[in-house]
Amino acid sequence: MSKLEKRDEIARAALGLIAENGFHGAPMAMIAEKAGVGAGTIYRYFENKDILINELYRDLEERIYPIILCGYEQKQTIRNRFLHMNSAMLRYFIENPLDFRFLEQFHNSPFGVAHRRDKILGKKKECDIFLELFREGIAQKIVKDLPLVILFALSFGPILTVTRDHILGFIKLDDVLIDQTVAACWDAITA
Amino acid sequence: MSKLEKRDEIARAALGLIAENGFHGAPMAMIAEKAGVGAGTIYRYFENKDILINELYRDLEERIYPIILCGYEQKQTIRNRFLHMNSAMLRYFIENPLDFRFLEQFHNSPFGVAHRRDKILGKKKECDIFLELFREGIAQKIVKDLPLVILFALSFGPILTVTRDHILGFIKLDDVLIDQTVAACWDAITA
Amino acid sequence: MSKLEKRDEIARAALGLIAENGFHGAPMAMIAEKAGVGAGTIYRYFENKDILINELYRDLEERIYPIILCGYEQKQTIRNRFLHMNSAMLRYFIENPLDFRFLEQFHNSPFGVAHRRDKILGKKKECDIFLELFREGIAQKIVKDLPLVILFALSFGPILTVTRDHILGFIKLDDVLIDQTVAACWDAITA
Amino acid sequence: MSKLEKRDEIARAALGLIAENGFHGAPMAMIAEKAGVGAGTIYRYFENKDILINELYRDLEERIYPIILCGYEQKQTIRNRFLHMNSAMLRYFIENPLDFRFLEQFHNSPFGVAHRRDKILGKKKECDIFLELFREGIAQKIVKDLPLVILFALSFGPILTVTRDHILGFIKLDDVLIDQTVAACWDAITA
DNA sequence: GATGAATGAGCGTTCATTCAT
DNA sequence: CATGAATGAACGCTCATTCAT
Repeated sequence: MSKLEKRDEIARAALGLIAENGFHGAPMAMIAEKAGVGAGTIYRYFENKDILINELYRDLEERIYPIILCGYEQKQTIRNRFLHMNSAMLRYFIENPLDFRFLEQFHNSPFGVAHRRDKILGKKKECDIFLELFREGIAQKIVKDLPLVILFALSFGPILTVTRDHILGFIKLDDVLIDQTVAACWDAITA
Repeated sequence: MSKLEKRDEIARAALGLIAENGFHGAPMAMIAEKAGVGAGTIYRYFENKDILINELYRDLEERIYPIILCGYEQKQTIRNRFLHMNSAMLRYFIENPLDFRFLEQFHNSPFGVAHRRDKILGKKKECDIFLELFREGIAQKIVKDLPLVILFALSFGPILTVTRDHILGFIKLDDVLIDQTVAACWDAITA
Repeated sequence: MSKLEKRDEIARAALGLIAENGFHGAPMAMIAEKAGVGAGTIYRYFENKDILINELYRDLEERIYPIILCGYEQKQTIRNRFLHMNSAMLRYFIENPLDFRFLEQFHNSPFGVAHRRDKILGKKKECDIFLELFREGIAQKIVKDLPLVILFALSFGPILTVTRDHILGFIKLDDVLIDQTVAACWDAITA
Repeated sequence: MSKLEKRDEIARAALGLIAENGFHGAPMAMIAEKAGVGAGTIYRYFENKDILINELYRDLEERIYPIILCGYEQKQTIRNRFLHMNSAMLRYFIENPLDFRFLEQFHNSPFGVAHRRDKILGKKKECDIFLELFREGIAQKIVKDLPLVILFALSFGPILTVTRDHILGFIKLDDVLIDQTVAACWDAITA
């Protein structure tokens, strides 16, 4: 097993356990066991548990980003671009429930809060496309003139909730429902 | 101090500490100290920490319901009833950030998952009013004909996200923004 | 067993193990076992291992001081006072080898260095009597006019070395030898 | 790099780290890094850490002896020979604080105790010159008729203490102070 | 022979829970 | 009943040592 493969094995084990059991339901020893390595080995790849978690998040962002943007075309209408991105995100979450659950754990923790703060205040690049889309929409009087934070909430809040319900088995989302849900988000931010 | 008062003192202390520091930032000893009781005393009122947390959640639900429904009038239009309830909820969360933070901690934890799993089996009463409202709206072709779970997500998802942003200081919600946000949720489920 | 007795039990166990095996030869679990308490119990009496060690040292100082000063009479000649204190110290060390070995461990560690620095720079009270004695001796031209640090070294250095040799069994110190050794130290600091 | 050079590189790295940080402040991996070799390589030259430390000590003794004896002349008076050796030792320690610090670490540890225990059984040669000097002095009624162990303590105890104070910066030893200190040691063993 | 990734026992410390007072 | 001292399993993490390359 190569160095990179082992790092990934550990990361995968950690993400899975954290997604299923939360941060304190995933002791380092358990992660090690699931990854098939010794407890001390983790520390060759991740300085400590906090750093492991943060790197897990970064990896995840990097994995998700291209997937969501795949097929995104600047020349499309704002509406189509919005629908594309939002449904891509919803689909990704549904297909990768562990990733989704990890993100939820992450956001609901000191890690996530710190990260979010950086994101909003420091305007991290990954939001740019959404921000840009919203701004463009506002300028064209297509999107409601509300603070970006609220437009975000209207767009993603339902996605998160609906994904959670899907994962928990409260509903079975199919292509039609996904499209309808995303379209409803569009209705929320437009008039 | 009566038996009930002491129970409430403990519950209040626990909820506050958990809301602020998370479940593992709230050791039983700390809860006891904040509540002004001995560490062992907690166990006379709550069998163990898990049960304490679950009872905290139940208490909270029971506390919130009447507040949200206060002023709710069946004779109002569906739209007005929706706006009333949804903004009442948003206002409650904003005014009681500890309650909100606790709810988030709870939902994002094995407790929350177990709780939700129970909920799906025996549909709990607390949703009835919302369900009824949605059903009525669908029947009148005012609300989109979508699964109730999705209508829920479109209505509450943004409320949760926006409240978090408000509590974390990313946005300052005033009456106008609250109304606009809730109205946008209405747009999402109607169109 | 009273609270104080238990604290002392732990302190005694810790001092013994540290004296015999050094700081890292005395894990908290071993101290707990020797003291007949649970591992966690130690932390009710001592915030952490560092603090435990520092309190052990303080206790020891407080224990030794009155013993050495017992019978000390200001009206005696400088020589007699010196012989009194120095031989009292030597006798104490010989009779309490664990205390002596602990002190050696302590002084030869970051703890001890920090403590010593405070002592010399901040002129902690416990040295006052020796300092005073030396100053008085210098003023009366009885003691050599050397820096106090060196007078200290000439007085105590041999005591430490000789105690070590005694404890290790290289020599059996009796009253005569003790007196001769201490007298030799006096010769070193006078002419 | 030859086999011997590499061994020395490791030994030098180990001695420096142990002198500065103590035994547990000098992990094998850190020693390896400082020595510019792989962690496993150390074990080709030293069976384990204990043996490494003991060999470090032996090396040091062998290095110090000829230096201290350099310039030692049998035909000199006992006093001059004593002053020569004792001040040579003090000067060596001051000029090689790492060596001194290592020796202190060593003596104050299970290693040192074990080493001393061996020493008592088969009187090691390195003391012979001092022993001889003392015996000669006693025979000539110049040196006090005390056990050799005590004469040792009176001679070296102050040297060790004074060196520690110098290294820690509590005093700045110059040539004059060195001579005075060593002369005071002579006074201690003569009178 | 040299390497350094892997190991896992062992460390200091925390905290839910118990039970003698 | 209420208490809080005592417990010990479990945690995150370190590091001497091994061994496949």
